[in-house]
Amino acid sequence: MALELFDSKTQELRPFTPLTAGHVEMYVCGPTVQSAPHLGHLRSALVYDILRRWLIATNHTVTMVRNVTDIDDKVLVNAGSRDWIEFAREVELTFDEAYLALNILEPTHKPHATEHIADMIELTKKLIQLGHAYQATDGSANVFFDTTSWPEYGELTNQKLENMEGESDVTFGRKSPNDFALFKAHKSDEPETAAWETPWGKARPGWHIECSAMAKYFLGESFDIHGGGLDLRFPHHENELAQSRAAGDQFANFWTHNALVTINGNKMSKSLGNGVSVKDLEQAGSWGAIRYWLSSAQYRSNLDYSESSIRDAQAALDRITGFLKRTTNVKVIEIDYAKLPQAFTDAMNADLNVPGALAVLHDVVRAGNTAFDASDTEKLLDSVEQVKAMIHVLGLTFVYQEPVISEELQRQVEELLTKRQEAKLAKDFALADQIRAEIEDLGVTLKDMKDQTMWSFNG
RNA sequence: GGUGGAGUGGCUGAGCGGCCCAAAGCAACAGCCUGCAAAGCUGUCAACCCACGGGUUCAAAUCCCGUCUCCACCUCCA
Repeated sequence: MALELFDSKTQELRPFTPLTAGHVEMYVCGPTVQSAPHLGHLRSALVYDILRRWLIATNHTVTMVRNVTDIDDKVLVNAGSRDWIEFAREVELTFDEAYLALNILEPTHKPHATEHIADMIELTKKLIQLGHAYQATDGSANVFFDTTSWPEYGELTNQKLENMEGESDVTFGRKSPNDFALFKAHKSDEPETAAWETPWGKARPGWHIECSAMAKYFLGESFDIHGGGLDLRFPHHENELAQSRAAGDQFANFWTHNALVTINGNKMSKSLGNGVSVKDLEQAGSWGAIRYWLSSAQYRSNLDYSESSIRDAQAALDRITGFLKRTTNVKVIEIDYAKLPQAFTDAMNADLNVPGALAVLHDVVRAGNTAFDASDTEKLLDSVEQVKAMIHVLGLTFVYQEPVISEELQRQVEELLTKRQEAKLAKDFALADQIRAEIEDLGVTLKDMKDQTMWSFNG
């Protein structure tokens, strides 16, 4: 079975075939850098990271674009009296740090909206020329997309114009309540630096035109997959689609939307102010646990955050980590995706059923532990190879990175272990336990085996 | 008003016509192992048949109809 993806435009599972065999181009809506990331942003980035890794594991090269919206109403507002550009970069950095910590691969391209103003102007000019956009009727530099000129408007979200609520008033020189801004005229209370010279006057781009312009710049008139959070489906993605198609481009072949992170059943969002931030999380568990938890529901299912969620994920992850730690002497020369269990592959191909894939991972870990206890080196090697291939696909690789152990610590622990062994042989268990406590205080976990004691550094 | 989605064990969460007397993880209990632990393994625990009521089918958690509850979106949001 080959990969099937749920296309949210056609609302069905479709076999995924790249437009160019062996190569996949994807565009993912990145954040508006208005405030620090919360779990919802991380989930979105993670979903597409796993999709990308899976495509790579199944012999595709992938070009991935994830934009940064660095000019926007909220960026200007939240910057307050500060330089908004500096503010936006600072927020962007907090996203980058979180992505890095979560082991999310760098996108191929990470364009900023402010770097592509000229492309947006070009696209807007074209839309005006084709009769799908117009300069504001009030003579300002506002430019709007003319939704009434595009009969397919609403095709992505299966809506009809007459059922949409739209702007309650026709304002800023709009012709119709559903028309949306391609460019917004400079406002006197906004910094001069937040406006660019355009054929229509000083203005800054609207949100939707950015993605259309940048997708075209990097991926051309058509590409394979467009991704983003479910809450961006409308209006953002609907508008992107309308702009690009009205300008004559095919645009995305597949539309994917990840479901949201909820808390107590309600959407986690910046506007509701109920976001669980990266800072909150650092207390709750390791980054590995957070990544694991964010992977633990299929991407189209809501994922509800609770107090115990990260703790449970940590425990589940520790099983995998524990297996890899106790088998560090089993050398796997290189990751071989051919070793992936069929059940794992099937799960991933079924619209990225990561929870199903994790179930397979745990099955193999158990089999590996059994082989370990039975000293069945052949089966153990199989298991280790499979586990390592799977965690590469899932991006959980950092769980087994060997911590750096200083020679000093090494010597210290071994010395104490010898003493403890002597105490045990002398049946002085009180002393043995005391030494164990001393060793554990060094951040080391002991595992007594049949004829030796293994230890690992927690750091 | 419109458009989508969801309701599965104590918790998280897969399954979406037969392999389901429902995966996996967490939590809980017991056994093995251990000087005792930890880790690991094994078993148990578990879903009054998968919100409720009808129906289709040889066969339904899975399809259809109705009801209830919840969530998201309808121009700020990943």
